Amino acid sequence: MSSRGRPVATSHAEIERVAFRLFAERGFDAVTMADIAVEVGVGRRTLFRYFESKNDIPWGQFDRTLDGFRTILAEMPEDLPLHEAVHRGVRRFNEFPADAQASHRMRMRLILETPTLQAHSVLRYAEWRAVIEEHVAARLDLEPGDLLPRTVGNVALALAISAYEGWLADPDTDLAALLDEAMSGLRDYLR
Amino acid sequence: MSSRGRPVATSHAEIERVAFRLFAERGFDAVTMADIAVEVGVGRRTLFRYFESKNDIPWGQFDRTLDGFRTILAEMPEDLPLHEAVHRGVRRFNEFPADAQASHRMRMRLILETPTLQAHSVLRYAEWRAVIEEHVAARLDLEPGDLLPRTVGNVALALAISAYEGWLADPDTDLAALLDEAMSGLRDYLR
DNA sequence: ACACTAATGGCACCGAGCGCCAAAAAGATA
DNA sequence: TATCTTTTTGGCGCTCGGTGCCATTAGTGT
Repeated sequence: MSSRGRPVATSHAEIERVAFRLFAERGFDAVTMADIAVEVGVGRRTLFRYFESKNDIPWGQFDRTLDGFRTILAEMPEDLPLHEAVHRGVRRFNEFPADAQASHRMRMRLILETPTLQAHSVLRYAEWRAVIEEHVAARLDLEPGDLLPRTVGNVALALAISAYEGWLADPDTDLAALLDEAMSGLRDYLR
Repeated sequence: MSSRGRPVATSHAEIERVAFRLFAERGFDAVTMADIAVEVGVGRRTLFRYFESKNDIPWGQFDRTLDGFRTILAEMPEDLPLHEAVHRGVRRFNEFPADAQASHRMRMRLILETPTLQAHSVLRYAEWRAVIEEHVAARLDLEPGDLLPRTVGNVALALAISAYEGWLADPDTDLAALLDEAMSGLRDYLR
């Protein structure tokens, strides 16, 4: 019932592993899809069936984590102030088990420090922001397209990126602490 | 002294005009650089000497406006609270004479609603954010790379984009008013 | 007329990405 | 065992953005 037809030749995970290795060795821009294909042992054409674009490889299965984010926000206590709920949600979303830290740092370094990827990532961020917008809109009885939900989504992303940049700059810092610091810095600044 | 050698065949302004017309007619992605070259009456190769990339055409001479932005911020009264100075600076930077509104709206619509350009624009935004970061760092006696200046830069951009999106959605609104509204919305939200 | 200079634009090339389609490799069926 | 069905693979050829190279062009200055 399940597996008919020709078996798959590779997997998202394998491609990701190989690609990350090559990116680390030569830099993102110097690695071609053909290079990756050879190294994986698969046709170039096939790579494009696993990842829409070369830029999407570093993002992996990001879209599937967004459902988790939605759940996190939905389960926040109702009596929490909205900004606190969103902030804690963002913090939770960016928690990773200790053994995943190293690879997560590598992935984020690639995404945040490669200009090509910085640009492409906006499209991914948009989906993440939409999750926040929808949550804020629902709690305030507004539409997701309204100014305030939009603003909150954009600002939440601004804080997250600021924290991530700090985290990448100094390996000894804690991402959650930086998120808190960015938030409290902003509040003081606006006072 | 001044003009030796073969005279130029076109100008940034002319290319921009032609390109915008074609973008409006067929959509950004459906217009190739070859199309623009033909319409301008110039070689394709020459286009790339005037604009680094197709994505840069809608941004025009943006980098040259950044000096103006720097000046605007530098000339803000010292006794103004920093967040107020930055906010007013952003508002001033986005003031356009009445007769330029229509074309500015068109440009921003292109930039903010075309996915390809949304992505590319991050790189332009980075230069804009850097102006704010430097100003904030200078006033607070910090480094531009420090968390707070970074955060302020990112948040200022977040507010500006939110306002622009609202402005594009409703042609009757005033951009300056939307910037104010986004800012006050954020302050209330964080309270 | 001749040298000099700077922009032009043609050519060939690379890499991402896509449509198309024949071939491969399995399970199902007889 | 042989054939049918299903699904993935991967090769081919194309478009388009972008770049390096270089001869050509169209001016200015002497």
